[in-house]
Amino acid sequence: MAASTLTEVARLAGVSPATASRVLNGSARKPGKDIAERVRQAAESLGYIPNAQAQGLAKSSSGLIGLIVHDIADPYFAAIARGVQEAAREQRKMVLLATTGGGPAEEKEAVAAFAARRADSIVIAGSRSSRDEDKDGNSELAAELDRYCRNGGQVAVVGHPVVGATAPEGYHVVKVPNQELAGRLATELAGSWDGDFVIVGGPEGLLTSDDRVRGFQEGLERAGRRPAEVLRSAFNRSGGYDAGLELAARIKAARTNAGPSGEGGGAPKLCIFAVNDVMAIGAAAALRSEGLRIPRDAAIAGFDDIETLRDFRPALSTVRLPLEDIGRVATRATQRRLAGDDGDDGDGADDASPGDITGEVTLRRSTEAAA
Amino acid sequence: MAASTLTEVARLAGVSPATASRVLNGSARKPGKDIAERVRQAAESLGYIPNAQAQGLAKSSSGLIGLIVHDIADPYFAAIARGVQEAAREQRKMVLLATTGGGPAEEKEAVAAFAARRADSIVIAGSRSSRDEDKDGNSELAAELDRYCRNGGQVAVVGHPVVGATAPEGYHVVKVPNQELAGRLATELAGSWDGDFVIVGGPEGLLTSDDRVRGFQEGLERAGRRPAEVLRSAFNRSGGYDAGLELAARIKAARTNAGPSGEGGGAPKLCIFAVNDVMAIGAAAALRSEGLRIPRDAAIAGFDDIETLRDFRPALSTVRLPLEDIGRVATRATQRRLAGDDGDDGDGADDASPGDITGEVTLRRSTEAAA
DNA sequence: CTGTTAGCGCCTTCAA
DNA sequence: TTGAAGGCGCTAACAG
Repeated sequence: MAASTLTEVARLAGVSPATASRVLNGSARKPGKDIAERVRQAAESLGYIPNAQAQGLAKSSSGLIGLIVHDIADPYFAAIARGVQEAAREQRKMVLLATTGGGPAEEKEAVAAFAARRADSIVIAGSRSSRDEDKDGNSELAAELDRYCRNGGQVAVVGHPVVGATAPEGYHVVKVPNQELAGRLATELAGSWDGDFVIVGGPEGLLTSDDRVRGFQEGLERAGRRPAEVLRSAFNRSGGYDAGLELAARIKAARTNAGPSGEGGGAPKLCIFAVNDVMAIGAAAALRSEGLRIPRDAAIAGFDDIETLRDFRPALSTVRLPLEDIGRVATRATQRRLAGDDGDDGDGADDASPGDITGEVTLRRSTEAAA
Repeated sequence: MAASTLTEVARLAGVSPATASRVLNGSARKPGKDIAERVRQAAESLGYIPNAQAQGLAKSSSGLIGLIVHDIADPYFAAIARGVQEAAREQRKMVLLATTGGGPAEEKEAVAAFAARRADSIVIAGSRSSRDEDKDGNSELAAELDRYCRNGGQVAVVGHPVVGATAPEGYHVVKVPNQELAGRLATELAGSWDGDFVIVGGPEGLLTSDDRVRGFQEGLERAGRRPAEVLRSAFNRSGGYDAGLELAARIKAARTNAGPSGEGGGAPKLCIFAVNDVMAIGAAAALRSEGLRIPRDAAIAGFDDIETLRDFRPALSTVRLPLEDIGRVATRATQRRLAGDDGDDGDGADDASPGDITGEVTLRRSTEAAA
């Protein structure tokens, strides 16, 4: 027993399907009051639910927004997803979720699947990669996106444009000032921290990570500090943990060496900048497991200001990113511009309200200099 | 310029649409090798992507799984969502996401929206409520689910059945042994903790919270302890924080009172059981803000074992729930049973592999008795 | 094995 | 304002 159809409703109400359609779904034209009521009653009594697939087929638009993330359980993506979800609700659309683990190949699959479902727009979150091994994946993804846009789809990418994508229209990039913010973080830290800096970064080629590393180095330079050494590991907690172990070993070694010859009580203390909060937490856990304390033995800072991590002690210095807003802005960017918009700079790929996204350096206990 | 259609592909390949369909999409019947290749080439060169809406219309099944959560940014739901996502991928389906904030009215909306999209199945996560104010909402939700199931839909609810739902078929409940596990937690804690217990619960009527409260009390009773007082507040971090402030005040008051008359060094220490991890973290933050330390001044335990919170210090005693599995199991339960299944106990609403979901009491530092 | 013929449920011209 | 007719893109019965 399948769901009842518009035709059945119409028949029960004694009108034509066309009329029933007009009253039940928003049409420009308004049927007579009396007839409208009859139709509504019929629909109600049959428990009629319009078939969105059929509607979509007829109108060739689905009311769907596709969201692509690496991993929905990652709080970073979960926060963005919340923003997307909210914006979707404003637009009275539903969100289709795809998680890809970060590979361009899977992202391409997801885009194709969304295209198949005729999603009105697609939001891609998660760092782009410029690594060699992803080169082919990237260009396939770019091609898929191009096609999708050419067919009228709207795309918003968070962070960086997909490498190689050149869609003429409907392709938006929500820029996140990772580099600038990391720079600010560095200069602020440099103001209160005398020791050396070390950066715990993700794999080289992960654009978000690279931006933050670069920005941090620039900030150090502006502050007249020497560049930080960069340790590379996985872009997640366990990567941070690994790097933390390595650093703990160094710190302990330096301490015992400096003990005898030390000038004033020990080696200069290290300030660790992990390119995201989750890595920072991992690094902190590693230090702790090695008997080191923060900020007594080393300072540590992260990036993102993940909400769930705010109760972590010592409170983590970080850069607050308005993750939810980012999701919202990206989603809104894909809403087709209405007439009268001051446009397009002509060259295609337009930025979504540039300048909208901004962050805030947030210094907390984990980087306090006090011995 | 819309996407190209199967008809166009067929024409380019010089075959009928039916044939093209057979080669491009899995059909039982296999076209000739040569013709198949031609079709594939045509499809490739046109960048053909099948229109899932049209396919769905024709086959009356959409390849969609609807997921309903309170809030996708809540790590509890995010973890479940990951499991759902994985199971969906196994079934080669996509997941449609709806977040409702927990109200039955919005959940009903979501179910209707999923029904409109002809989702093959729906997974509902998030605690059910039996509060009076939700009574109407619950019965409307139940009616909507009933209808959805009668039309052939599959539903899985995590935790408790929707109050009042009586769908004869396709309605599954993934039971989570909250009560039993809370009981085990209580008895284990009672073994190492001499002081009194207090429960920080969610609003009365939230079934998950109620189960955990009840189970914990039973566990205490089994251990020969007197029942714990129950504080009610919001089922989230801020609720935990509020309760924590209240408790901190009491603890401090008791301490100053007991000081003079104390037998052995102070009032008996309190062990706080918050019905979920996020509340526990909130409560811990409140205690800390009042200058109290854990577990020195009070012990605290949570429930869920949220991954992101595992690095919290002192490490939180809790009950590990296999959230991801729960999502997976729920999703799989909605997969229509194939012939030859040992069935149905006849009365309809069947449980999804009962006994599959189990948890594990995990005692950590936050409840260590050592002064 | 292939092509033809009907729909799936709805929306949207067009006439009435 | 209302109804009739055609089509959205695809699949599932048939026929050849």
